[in-house]
Amino acid sequence: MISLKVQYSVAILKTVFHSLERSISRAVSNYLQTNYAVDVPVTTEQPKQSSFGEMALPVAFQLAKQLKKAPVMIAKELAAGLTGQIEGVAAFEVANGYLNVRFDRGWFAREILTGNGFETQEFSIRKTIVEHTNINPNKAAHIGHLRNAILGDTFVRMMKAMGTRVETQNYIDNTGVQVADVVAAFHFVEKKTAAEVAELAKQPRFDYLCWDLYSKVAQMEEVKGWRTETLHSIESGEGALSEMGHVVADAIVDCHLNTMLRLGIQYDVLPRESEILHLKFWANCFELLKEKQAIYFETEGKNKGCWVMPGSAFRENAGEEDSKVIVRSNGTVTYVGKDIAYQLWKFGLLGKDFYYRKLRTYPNGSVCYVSTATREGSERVQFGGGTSVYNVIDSRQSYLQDVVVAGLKALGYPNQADKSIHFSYEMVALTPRTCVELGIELSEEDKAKTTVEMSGRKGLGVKADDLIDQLIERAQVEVDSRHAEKSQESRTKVAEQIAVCSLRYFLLKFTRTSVIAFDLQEALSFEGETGPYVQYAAVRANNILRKVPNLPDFKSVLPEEVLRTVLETEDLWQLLLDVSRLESVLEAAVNSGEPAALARYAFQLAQGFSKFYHDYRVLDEADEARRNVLLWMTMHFAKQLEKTLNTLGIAVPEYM
RNA sequence: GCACCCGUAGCUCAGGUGGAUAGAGCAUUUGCCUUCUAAGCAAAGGGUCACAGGUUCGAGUCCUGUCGGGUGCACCA
Repeated sequence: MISLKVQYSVAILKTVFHSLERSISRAVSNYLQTNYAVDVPVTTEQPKQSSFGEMALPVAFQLAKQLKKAPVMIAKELAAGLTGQIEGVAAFEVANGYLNVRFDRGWFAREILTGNGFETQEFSIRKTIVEHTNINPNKAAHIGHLRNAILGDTFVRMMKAMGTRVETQNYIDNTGVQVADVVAAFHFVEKKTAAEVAELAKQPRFDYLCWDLYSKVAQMEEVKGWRTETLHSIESGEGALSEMGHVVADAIVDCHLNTMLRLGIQYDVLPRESEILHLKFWANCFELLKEKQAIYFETEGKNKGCWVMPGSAFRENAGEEDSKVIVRSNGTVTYVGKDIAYQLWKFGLLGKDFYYRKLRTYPNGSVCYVSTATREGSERVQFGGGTSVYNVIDSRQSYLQDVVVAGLKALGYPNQADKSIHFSYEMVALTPRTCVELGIELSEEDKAKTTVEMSGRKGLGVKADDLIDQLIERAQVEVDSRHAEKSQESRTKVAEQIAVCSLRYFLLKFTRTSVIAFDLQEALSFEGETGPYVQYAAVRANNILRKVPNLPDFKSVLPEEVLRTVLETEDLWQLLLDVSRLESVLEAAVNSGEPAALARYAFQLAQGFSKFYHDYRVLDEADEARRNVLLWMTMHFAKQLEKTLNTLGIAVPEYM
């Protein structure tokens, strides 16, 4: 086993707060064992009010019945017995049956300052795979796709910050009906040749052109017949239509990668459906499914002539009618079948692999690979074979995801089935007001609704690049008016950073189960609970630090006593405490799979600092020791917030 | 019909494994720029946590039911 120890320059995890939390619950647990002979898990929580102390333990409530004593009594005994026993704890207090803990503020701050509480995180060789974005390569990306990509990308960043090895995949369905429809539009409606389409595909906004074309053709009567003919050609991999399919899909994928890169989103590998077909991934999977009797050949009823998975495999109380067709009566495989094969590959269970070639090198030097069908020109790189897999897919597809998981289980891979996680989220819909602003005509039915669902078919949606452009434009106005002295290039860079931040924060602040009612005016706001508000706090902190040419050596000028004295001031202490909670918050956010928790934490930090900034004039502080504490806190805050923002995929601008 | 998600302030949303007086932003009203940047800070009003039962020392949180809203339930992906 190879075990890599990686020391980050930015220290990670297991910080002072974290270890103090653990040592307290361990001490309480030990005390209970030796003095009461009881073994209960000791949980800690954050008190509702800061005046109760830094940490609260409701353990006395849990024990009241078992020990036949009033909670208050138990808590008092615990407090008496534990006082002076734990380093870093100044006092225990009892209130309403709670055992409240007061930290030794001087010790705590000093510990952070000297970095004593830090441990390095060990990298494991286990790999986690996250699949996200997965946009059909037939039109421009819209904000619904952005929610997927930003959610996935942020979750990847969060896991990486925790020391997890992550591989990011973006599945490309380049042989599906959606691509076929656009190809049909070019061929049958626009009467273009493959060469002509290739020429068109060179324009930067080819995805916009296809957006319009797709919504046009999708609503035409004749599309069904065209689609069948086109799909046939694409699947066989031969003929002009197939060639055109590749031209369209490749060009659109390129557009999507560009759009995502604007938001700092990158991929390690793009597995494509065309390779899944050509390399006959399905054939292997089909044999496995038959062998394990996960599917059976239906001889009667509506599914006669198909290979189906019984409904009982993925649904309770399922009847005959709940069976899911995996192979159609004409012998072709359905999406779910292909997805089971793909899922097997992700876990390294298929016994087949793609070939890969370099698709592009990102500005930061990392490379994005794409699957290819032949060995020639391919590179020796390894993808797939993960121990856990996250599929970032919206909640509307949960039924299909259940079928895929059932397939894994039926094939005898219950562990992998458990580790195949549908990272689901609710859709992004538009408010009727926003539709009106965008000049979208609404039906009477839609006007009455609170939200309107987007639809690529109808061309109804907010394009990602349009929104990013609007955000940049808006940020540019602000930046220009505030910093006329800076160069145009520099101002544009800042405006872009603000725009990206604004968008990412906007899509991250909602929890995954919440339907986002996208309101353009709200999304374009830079005030209140927005990304730019958070960035602004970081920039202000940096502004203070920048004005001190030589920062003192805090370790030597800030002994424990000085820190303790200054941190007697409640709001200063609270800010320090909040700032030191990052790792706990990050861990909880990863475990619950909720990036919103980290985003909101960033906002809370910014709020805390904004108040600090207003209440304390760091640079004007006359008392030198106090000034040093304030300076150190500013620096510590700036570092922690920047770390948080980077994990969210957000940069801190030089100025705002 | 069945399954999943949602219902908390006028609006948009937070409220880890049940815990102390239910929070934030927006909007409204009102203060604060000779100041480390006002993309900011402070204050006020605004709540039967959809409803009804249950579980227990304790329920916005867990269970059941009802009522609203959304989304799925193809030989489409």
